[in-house]
Amino acid sequence: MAGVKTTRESQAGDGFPADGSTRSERRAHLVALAGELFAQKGYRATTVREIADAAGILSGSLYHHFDSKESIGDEILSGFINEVLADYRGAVASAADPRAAIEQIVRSTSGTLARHRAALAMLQNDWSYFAAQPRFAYLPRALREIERIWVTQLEAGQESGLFRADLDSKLTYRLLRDVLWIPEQWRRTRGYSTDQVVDAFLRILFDGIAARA
Amino acid sequence: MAGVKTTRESQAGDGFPADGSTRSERRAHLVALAGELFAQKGYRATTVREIADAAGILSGSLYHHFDSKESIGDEILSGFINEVLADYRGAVASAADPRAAIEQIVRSTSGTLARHRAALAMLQNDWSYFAAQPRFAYLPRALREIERIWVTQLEAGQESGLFRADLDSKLTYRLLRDVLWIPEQWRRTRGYSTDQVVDAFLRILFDGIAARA
Amino acid sequence: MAGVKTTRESQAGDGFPADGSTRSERRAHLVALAGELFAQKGYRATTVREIADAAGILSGSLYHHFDSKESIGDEILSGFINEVLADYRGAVASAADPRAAIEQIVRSTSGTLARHRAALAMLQNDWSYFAAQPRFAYLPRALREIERIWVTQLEAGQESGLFRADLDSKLTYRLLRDVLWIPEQWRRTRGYSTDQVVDAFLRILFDGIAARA
Amino acid sequence: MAGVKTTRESQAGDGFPADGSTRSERRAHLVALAGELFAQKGYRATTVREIADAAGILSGSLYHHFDSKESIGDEILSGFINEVLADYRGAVASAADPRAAIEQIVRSTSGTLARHRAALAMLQNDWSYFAAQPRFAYLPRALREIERIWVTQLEAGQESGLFRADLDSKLTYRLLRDVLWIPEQWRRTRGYSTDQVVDAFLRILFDGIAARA
DNA sequence: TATGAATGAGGGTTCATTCAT
DNA sequence: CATGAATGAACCCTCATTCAT
Repeated sequence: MAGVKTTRESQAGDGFPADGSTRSERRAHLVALAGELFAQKGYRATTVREIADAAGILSGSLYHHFDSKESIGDEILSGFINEVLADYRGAVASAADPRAAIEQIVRSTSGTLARHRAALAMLQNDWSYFAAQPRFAYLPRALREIERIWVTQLEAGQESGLFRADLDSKLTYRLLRDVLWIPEQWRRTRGYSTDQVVDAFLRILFDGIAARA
Repeated sequence: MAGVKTTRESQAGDGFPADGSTRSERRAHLVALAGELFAQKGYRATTVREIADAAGILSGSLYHHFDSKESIGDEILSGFINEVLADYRGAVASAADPRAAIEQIVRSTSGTLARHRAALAMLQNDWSYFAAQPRFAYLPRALREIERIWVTQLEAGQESGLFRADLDSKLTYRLLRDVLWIPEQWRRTRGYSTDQVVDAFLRILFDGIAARA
Repeated sequence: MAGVKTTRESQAGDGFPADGSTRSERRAHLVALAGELFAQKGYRATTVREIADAAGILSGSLYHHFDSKESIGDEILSGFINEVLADYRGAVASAADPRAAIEQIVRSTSGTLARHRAALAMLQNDWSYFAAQPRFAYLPRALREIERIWVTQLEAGQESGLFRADLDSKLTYRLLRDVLWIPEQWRRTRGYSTDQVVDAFLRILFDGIAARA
Repeated sequence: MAGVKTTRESQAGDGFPADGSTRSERRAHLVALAGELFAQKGYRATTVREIADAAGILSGSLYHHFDSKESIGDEILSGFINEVLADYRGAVASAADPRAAIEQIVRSTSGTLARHRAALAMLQNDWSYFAAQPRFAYLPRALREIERIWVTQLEAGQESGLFRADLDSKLTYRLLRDVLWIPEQWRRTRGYSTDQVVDAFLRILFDGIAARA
């Protein structure tokens, strides 16, 4: 998916020591640098020159590592999306009931989100761009699957009496997903641990902010 | 704030009927067109040539109406922000208690948001750009005021026993504002009236999604 | 020469009162305004919009008075050049000897220059532009005549023993003409009357700055 | 001063022979080309495309070497101005008396002027532009220093009896500087050696054109 | 691997000019 | 006469990308 430039790494019998380091380490470093910049300034607003500057090389030299700027974006985004989908599928597969599934989704996703801040920021800042690009067609697809999972769980929870029946499941999903994905909070909310944030979110989600009568 | 090109419209005693039509109507039309494009593709990704094309004129002709692309953006954004701030201040001034204030904020804001979909989308898509631009320094300022209002209301509500005391006000605010501002839902959520959406949101906000014991 | 827009002024029997005022006065006013701006910022650097602004009308309205920006420039420049040529020819025709001719040239030219500051500044600031433009081909031509007159007078003065014989006439001319035409001095030299400036120049010219042995 | 693009040329220990060639030679070549065009057509009237065309590259490629058109202008102008100021200061420092100082200024400046024809032409053609631009604020400053030096020397010469006491020093300066700086003569005066021109100028300057009684 | 020069398409903007009203 | 909307060509500059060295 990520359009990596032909990496001969650990190809059998090619005479290279499969130390698995230099080449891919350098790559990973560059991707991380790029991701940081993408997150800060947006994918489109970040120039390859800026990425190269951050790496201490010239912009042309980046093309020894990547086909294109798109490739770097793809690498960051597809890695993230795959992990999120795995989270969701895993949560649904292992949870005892819809409430447990949702709680598990939120908890596991929160960690994934934290590990992929850059991807999240990129999606938020430049979604319209990625959504229109053929190469990133997997993004809207993934989002549709995520919606399907949420709605399924919400409706199952309503049927089994776990959730209030007066909530529209699609509407509820939209609200929840959006909240969950807002990247700013996961970064800027200094002074709060991830667990604190997740707990706060779950409390509001399940119980609302109103004091009980 | 919006850097409008000096329009002598309805200058006293100039012999023109102040029918307030042609000139400002054309302007408004162009702003609306631009806003639509900005919302769809992002502010940065939209070229002035695209705006001009949509209006059926040449790109240079836009500069008869506006100083710059930035001016168009400013016009859209400042109009929105001012209305939102008015909503917030009005809600706080007129509400009987914090819960009423928040409900009033959500209800009035929802209409404002719907009327300013473009501005909302722009802020979401290109926040990092606007936030860094001197001309748009009023945006971060406005956001800080909005946060102050939410937090103040939330904490007042907690002290008076209206809201659960175990919620962190800043964290709660971040979650709520982000949900409230997600522009997609206000546009794409076809088949739901604005009131339905607002009600759904308020229900989740105050009561959560869990069924009551 | 000046490419004036068909002015019906005082055309016999056209039914217009030949009051010789409104129309041509307005024109002259506009030309003066434009000249002022041309002198301040250069011909090329001055936009027709700026001229129109100074006149309190819109840029398009200027075209009711002039064919083009070039026409305005032409009007200013040709008026100046014609007067200068007349000065030179008159001085040569009426002077008793070359020294008198040159003194007369300097004295009369100084007044003409003062009255046409704008033209002078335009020539200085944008000579390369005008010189390359077919419409202004009369400018290089005029300059060539001016050089011919100077050189003729200088050489006549040398032959008759009035001027030092060891000076190269062409070289001397170049130096003198350039000094004489520098427009800045005629404007910025506050605190000095025109006569003072002219006298100072003539003294240096004829006697140099060295004290006599 | 010249806003050169960061060149790592001859960085210690980078393994490159500091032959100081390719990179800076290309730059210098481009600057020279641009200067030639600026001198011929004026700075403003010269487009970056024309410069690029003259260099046989595309306009965008110029930006590999320079930040902006302004940077090229700055490089040409500041190099010139610095050399001129050095000339003036050196002449004053080393000369025995004011007459020697002025002679030395004229002689050394003439060479500098010849080497910087482009800069001189630019200043003449587009002074009003440069003078108004913040980046070129050093130009008016330099001119003020030059005036100060001239006036100081002229007045000192008058007090010591070397120069005629009846000349106004400021007025004399204006005349002299302008003559000295007229670029046309240094270029168009074919058939004369620089020394010839300088000598002619000094002779007129010190002794005038009138034959001695 | 990296450099550095160059490409080429496109970006926002300016401005003299035209013309229906 | 003046307006004001529009033209169209040109301007300076940006940036992802290529490629010989």
